[in-house]
Amino acid sequence: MPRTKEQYEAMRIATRNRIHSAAIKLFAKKGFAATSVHDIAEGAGISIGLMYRHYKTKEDLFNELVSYAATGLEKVIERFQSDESPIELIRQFTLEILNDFEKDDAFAELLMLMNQSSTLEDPSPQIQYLNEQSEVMFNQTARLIEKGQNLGQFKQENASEMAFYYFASLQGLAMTKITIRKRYITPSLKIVTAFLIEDDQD
Amino acid sequence: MPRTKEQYEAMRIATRNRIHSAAIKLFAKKGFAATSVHDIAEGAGISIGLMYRHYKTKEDLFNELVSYAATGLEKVIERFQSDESPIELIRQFTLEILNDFEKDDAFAELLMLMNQSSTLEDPSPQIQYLNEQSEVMFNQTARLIEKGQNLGQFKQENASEMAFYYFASLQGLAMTKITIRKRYITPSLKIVTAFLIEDDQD
DNA sequence: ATAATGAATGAATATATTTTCATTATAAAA
DNA sequence: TTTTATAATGAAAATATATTCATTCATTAT
Repeated sequence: MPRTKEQYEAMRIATRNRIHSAAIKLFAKKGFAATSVHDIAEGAGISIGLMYRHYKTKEDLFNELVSYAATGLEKVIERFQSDESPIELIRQFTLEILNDFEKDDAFAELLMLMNQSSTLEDPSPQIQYLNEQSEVMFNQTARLIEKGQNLGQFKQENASEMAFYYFASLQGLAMTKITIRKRYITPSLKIVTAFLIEDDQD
Repeated sequence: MPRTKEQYEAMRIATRNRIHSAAIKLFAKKGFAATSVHDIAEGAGISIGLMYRHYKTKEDLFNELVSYAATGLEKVIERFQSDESPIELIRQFTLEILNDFEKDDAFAELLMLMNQSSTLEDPSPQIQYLNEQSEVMFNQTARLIEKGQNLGQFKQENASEMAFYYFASLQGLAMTKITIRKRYITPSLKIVTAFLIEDDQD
């Protein structure tokens, strides 16, 4: 008898994860077109053939990563629906992102992937879904800001502009982190939320 | 006799400009690898062959655009060396950028090109120069912020963090503008400079 | 040892993209 | 109307990249 089902399953999962990590890193940094399957296989430390045993095409692999990113967005959306204090939600969330940026590239890569997605022509259903979720998250955030404004926690600027600027600036940090790497500096929470929160706010 | 030198020159300049505009738009949006010379020729409304009459390779074309972007950076660096009031320099500059974003895609495309450049392996001399200029501009800006802080115009946070966040957030706005296009919202000057400038500052 | 099972390989093939270049088109002057 | 200089074309050749698949490898139980 050969290996057990579980052993094979574990092997498959292990290589899938290696492909996953290598691919997200490369796609985030270089984009879909500039990343060759050769690069991915090399990054994952496997052969090209094995990659094709796991994913029918390079695009399929990309789409799986997009779905994974969408799951991340769903979590954020859920979080922002909580009844907690808006200012605390935003502070906590922003802090986590800044820490993620400090720690490693994973989260920044995810954000970049989201953008890469928007640039492809005839988007797959996965990409379309991701884009819809981005929209939902944006609206959610604008509403959360309004709620905070009503509680006197946030500045009285246009909530949509603020929500838009919030995500754009985080995207910018992610992009900068991925592209210039070593010269990246994590800005303080205070700087990143200054447009939203008064200086004297506890 | 055929056309005059001047006439031929004008023709060449005209098509060069068409190639230039089409290419910057496509490179900014899709990246170098995802943009085919076919796309560029189509965008410029010319044949592929003609494109190759003007640029030896696709990479040469890209490098020319990079040099063009570097010239833009040089102008900014020069401006930030002025003796004018730091707060006014930053306000004026930021306002211009926000207006550029409103007006058309040209400036956002330039910023995106700068990022695309950082992602290519073995960068051309043009790209290396652009990256050096980015570094110079960043340092310049950090010093300008320090100067403003000494004048009591800016908040007392870490100047490098602020300069870094400033460019990252503008990059983020540019990227968002290019990728999601129609859903783009221009944030107010107040929002974009809130991390830098006290609310009550005249 | 060896048979069985599925992972893993990488050279061969298919496909896409870039680059070349022989040819054609255009406008002005003779 | 013919000549001339150069712009402009696009199909063919060169190159790069994605995908397939016949073959090998590794592990385990008998």
